[in-house]
Amino acid sequence: MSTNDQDLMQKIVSLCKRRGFVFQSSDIYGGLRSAYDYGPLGAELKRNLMSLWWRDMVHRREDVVGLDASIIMHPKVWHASGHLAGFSDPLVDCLVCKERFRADKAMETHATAEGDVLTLNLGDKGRAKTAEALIAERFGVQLERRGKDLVGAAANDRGYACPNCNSPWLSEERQFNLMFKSSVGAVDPMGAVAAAIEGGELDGLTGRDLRAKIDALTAESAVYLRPETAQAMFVQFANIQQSMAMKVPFGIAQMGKSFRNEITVEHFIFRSVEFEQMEMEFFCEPGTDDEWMDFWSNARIEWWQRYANDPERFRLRAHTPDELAHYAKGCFDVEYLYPWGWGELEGIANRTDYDLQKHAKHSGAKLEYFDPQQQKKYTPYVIEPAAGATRGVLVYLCDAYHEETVEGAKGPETRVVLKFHPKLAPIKVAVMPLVKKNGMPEKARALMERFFEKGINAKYDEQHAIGRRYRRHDEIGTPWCLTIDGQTLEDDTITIRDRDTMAQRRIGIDDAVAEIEALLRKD
RNA sequence: GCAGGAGUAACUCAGUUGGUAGAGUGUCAGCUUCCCAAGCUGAAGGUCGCGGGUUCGAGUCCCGUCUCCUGCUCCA
Repeated sequence: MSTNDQDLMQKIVSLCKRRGFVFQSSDIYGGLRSAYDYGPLGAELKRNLMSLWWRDMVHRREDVVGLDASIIMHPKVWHASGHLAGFSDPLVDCLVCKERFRADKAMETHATAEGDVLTLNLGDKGRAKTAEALIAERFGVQLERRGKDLVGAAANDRGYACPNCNSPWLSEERQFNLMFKSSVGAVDPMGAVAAAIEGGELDGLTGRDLRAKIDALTAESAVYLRPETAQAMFVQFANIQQSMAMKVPFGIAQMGKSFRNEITVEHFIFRSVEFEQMEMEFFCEPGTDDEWMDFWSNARIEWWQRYANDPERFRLRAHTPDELAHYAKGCFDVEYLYPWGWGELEGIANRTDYDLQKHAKHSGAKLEYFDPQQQKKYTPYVIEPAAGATRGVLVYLCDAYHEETVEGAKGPETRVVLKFHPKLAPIKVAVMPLVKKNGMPEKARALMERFFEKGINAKYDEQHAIGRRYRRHDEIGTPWCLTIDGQTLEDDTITIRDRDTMAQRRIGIDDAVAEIEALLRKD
């Protein structure tokens, strides 16, 4: 990331806090890793974004219906979907270079047989020297140092060495379950574990056997927070198809929180353990899936671009075969050029009939569709556009942030403007008296009432000089400012100021609400 | 998880060899002000990330820890 881009990101983070968009979770307690709170303006922005998605994906389409499913689902759902297996790969730490890696992958790339003579490579001489001392002290083995290599280590019976430095000194394999595990019921399952320990049931058990025994003790109450919203749409496929008499092709859409214990988090709200998704599962006849994949890929990138200032910063990228998830036939990412580079915003995946088949098999339910016209029965294929709502917030913050040099009272100065699309803007219009006297505040408050009646998020503002108020609203992205001035008292006209051009024109005070409504209607 | 950097007021940052915690911006109140961060007066606001230690005395030195940033690694 260049210095400028790093600056940009810092400015956005700083503005988010200063103006009430995004705060660090539990800030006064020192913050909680990777958790963020959306402040008054951030909450509006996120809601606006998600409402737009719902309007365009559900309300404006005959063939898509909505769902709002429980975050906690039956554990069998996650066994069937493969998440419980896939989310818990055994990981190993190298005790020499501290690298953490997947045991099964190391088995493929750095397989060893017991007694093999290994050469460790630490990358540079200094590290080799440190490692030599560490190995001698901690493991009692003196290796021969040749430059950055250490020669003479013996492979153990583990079957693999560290993929980074080739060391055989490794931690035990540990499960890092990426699903958030919890338990239902008021009785803490740890009680059963404690009782088993006291009763000697765990005596003599180690490693995997011990884990399996503890899992069995807690299994009855174990539940998981969903790592994606998708599974509920598959599980409720038959209920929704029948209750709504949907004909394939059709889609089920859902927005909501998901949780993943990712190993690392990065880039502000870009990747966090708790995040919000906007997902749609589109069920279609096998054989038509490629067409629908094309359709949705294009529809989705166009949707993101429609509300952006700079459509050039969005692109569609096809996954290479080695990137594809095990269930997917194909996948396109809608990517955005974030300040740190291109990154994912939404993935459009062809999940085939993988999920419906899996759930049919595990549950015994029939998850098929009978096409009355063709008189044939089949398991639909699924095209899934899955977007990150919280990522969308970040994308539009980055897209909206502009700095301009304008002529101020004290010479050239920087104007910070968030150029949000009016539909996304947290506050739609500011209503302000030019000065706090001569009945102007009363006129302004009367106008505010009319916006309240229409449900348009308007804000009354009389603090400080008028120029400062305009700048403050520029900085939070308010598209229009309405100002009551001396002339208003004479002829009932007010000025409307445009955020982006700073241009003003006069309109009748009685036309103000209709004017703003008309401006907001535009896509 | 690894490596490096950082944490002092709401924000951006000063703070000397260890000796009473500072500025600018912002916020609030009042005055002034008829259009783009104007001016004047006054005020509030700080567990110096947190916890230990050394010291007569720690924002400053030492140890631990948390959080953020950057690069790797990871991301069924």
